[in-house]
Amino acid sequence: MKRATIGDVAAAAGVSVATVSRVLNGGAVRQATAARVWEAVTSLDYTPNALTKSIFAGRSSTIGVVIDDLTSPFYLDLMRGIDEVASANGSLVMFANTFHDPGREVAHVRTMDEQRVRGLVVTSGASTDERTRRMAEGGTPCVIIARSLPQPPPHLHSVKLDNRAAGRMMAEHLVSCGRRSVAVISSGPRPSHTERIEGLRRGLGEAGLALPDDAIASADANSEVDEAMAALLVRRPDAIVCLTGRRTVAVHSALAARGLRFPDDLAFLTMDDFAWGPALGITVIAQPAYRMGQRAAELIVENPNRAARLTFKPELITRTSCGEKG
Amino acid sequence: MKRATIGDVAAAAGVSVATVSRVLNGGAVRQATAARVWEAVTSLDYTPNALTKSIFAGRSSTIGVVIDDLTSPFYLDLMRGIDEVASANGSLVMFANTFHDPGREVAHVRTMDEQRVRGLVVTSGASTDERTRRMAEGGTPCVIIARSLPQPPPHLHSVKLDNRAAGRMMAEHLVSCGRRSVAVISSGPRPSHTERIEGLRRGLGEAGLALPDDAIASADANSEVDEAMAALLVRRPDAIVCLTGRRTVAVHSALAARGLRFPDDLAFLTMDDFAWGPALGITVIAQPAYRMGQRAAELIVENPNRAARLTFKPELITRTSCGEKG
DNA sequence: GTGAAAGCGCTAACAC
DNA sequence: GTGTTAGCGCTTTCAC
Repeated sequence: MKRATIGDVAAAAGVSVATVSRVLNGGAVRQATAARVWEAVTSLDYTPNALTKSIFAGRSSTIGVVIDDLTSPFYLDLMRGIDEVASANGSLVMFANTFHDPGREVAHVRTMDEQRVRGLVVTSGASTDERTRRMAEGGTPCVIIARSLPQPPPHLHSVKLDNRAAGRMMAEHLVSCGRRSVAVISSGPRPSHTERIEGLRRGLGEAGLALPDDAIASADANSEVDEAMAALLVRRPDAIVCLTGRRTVAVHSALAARGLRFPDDLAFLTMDDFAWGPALGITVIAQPAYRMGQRAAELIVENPNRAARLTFKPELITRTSCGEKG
Repeated sequence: MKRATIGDVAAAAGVSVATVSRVLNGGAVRQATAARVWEAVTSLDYTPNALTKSIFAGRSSTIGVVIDDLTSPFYLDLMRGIDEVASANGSLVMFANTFHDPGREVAHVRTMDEQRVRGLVVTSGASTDERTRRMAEGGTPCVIIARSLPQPPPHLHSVKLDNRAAGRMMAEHLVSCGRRSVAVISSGPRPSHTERIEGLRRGLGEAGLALPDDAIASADANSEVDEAMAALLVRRPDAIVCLTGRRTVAVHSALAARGLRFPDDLAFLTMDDFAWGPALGITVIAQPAYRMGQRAAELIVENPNRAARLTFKPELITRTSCGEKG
């Protein structure tokens, strides 16, 4: 009933634990001896304890991921990218959701540190920066995702979207579709959203269009979207921009509930591509989330000395929701 | 640069390691001593090594999840349910995707075993059963998800949907919507699909309707859906049933590409609810995936002696894609 | 080639 | 209360 240890195997094979360790990890052992050891391994159903192994290495082989919320399409794809690289490197991924709760976030990052993860990917707020920075200095590669740090600490890698470019891209596309009055909905005051708005405003400005502050609403939760939408619609905009894929469904629903149709009543442009995008004809600005996840995991695996600052370009995926011309 | 150990803390505080361990884990220590220890902990930035701790416990506090593919809506919700319970219990979750590759699956389950996970949730094929069974016998609670085992091994918990009920529910709903010729698309020969088909066939049978074998097609990948659909459509069905949420988008697209509209040209009924369901008016048979994930994690946390066999009831979420009346 | 023995960072008796 | 000491399961010198 009890698990066999390396000592049990050694006893069964009539050798020392050192020898067993050698055949398991590829040291120089005579053919015949190795055979006896493998026999014992099999008959005892021995499974090495990775935890104990990690004591010597100083750290585990697991990659830690602390994410806002798996439900968001961006994070989901990011996760898949991380998983792919981890899997190819024999690493497992350990993850935890923060649900935007700073307390949870700090706790999870701490736990990851205690687990001596091989590296850490954090996508959440700024509350973890202190510890993350120390972890990085201590030799655990850490990569910050999707966040713009004013002055990024050395050692901390970062992977992000060029948010200003995304905003500008939105402006240019809407202008090219003949829209002149844009309303924006975001999900709380995140730095990435601020940058997207900056880009949007600049792009609009170049076309002689303004983006006044009251054309921007915010909804921290899906339940707040309807109210925010109502506030925006009194301005009679001809285009709605949703700054995050996390709110696409809710914004779409709020509009649909009012009987508004795309692109006739309103142009609709949102962030992050999603599976139903083509079917619904919704034009999006896509982030290469999967690629970003892969690169993040690669940074952990490769652990370069110099802090990497990776910025990815957004991509416009044109469909029909903005009244695109043929 | 090097990490502080419990010994470093002890030295800095002028106490023994045992005392440090006590203040960290809540033993009886004098107030003043504890204060000195905490001071040392802080100044040395000491973070206990969870790996080493787990050696004593015999296992880690992490819950392992080996899943087919995070992309599927069912598995995603399942995962969120698991995460919720794990998080509430101070556990982290470690996961790996198999992408339906038996080789990957075996390797991942093995790795989880080596990691001495507190418990394991497996959603994949049968290739892991041997090892999983041994793990369970060895005291690691294992729960099999969404799979019907002919004769489930003792010790292995299982959490599944009542697939026959789901099939019957589909039949009854379509019949009540006046449909008489049903075509079915599945994703490969999974036991759960077989059961759903059985239920569907029985339900249809009670209404005097048949479900011949050539009204059932299979698509192992999204890329095969279009061809499978073409084969089904020659029978001129008045209803299409999709047996898995993983194929909903592809099936919907294949139909839409042919200019077929719901519910006028065809009824459309699929498995697993999804965010865009309401917007698209697609009627679904939902699995309580989140709840199932919670229960699976609870089984691991509680680790009951008797193997649990949990079966969940599907739920019909009526919208408009089947031509529902009023 | 192989074994004995010293640790890895920590907990848990057991003394004082 | 606090320290000493013996492990937990494993890797890794260092002899032989």
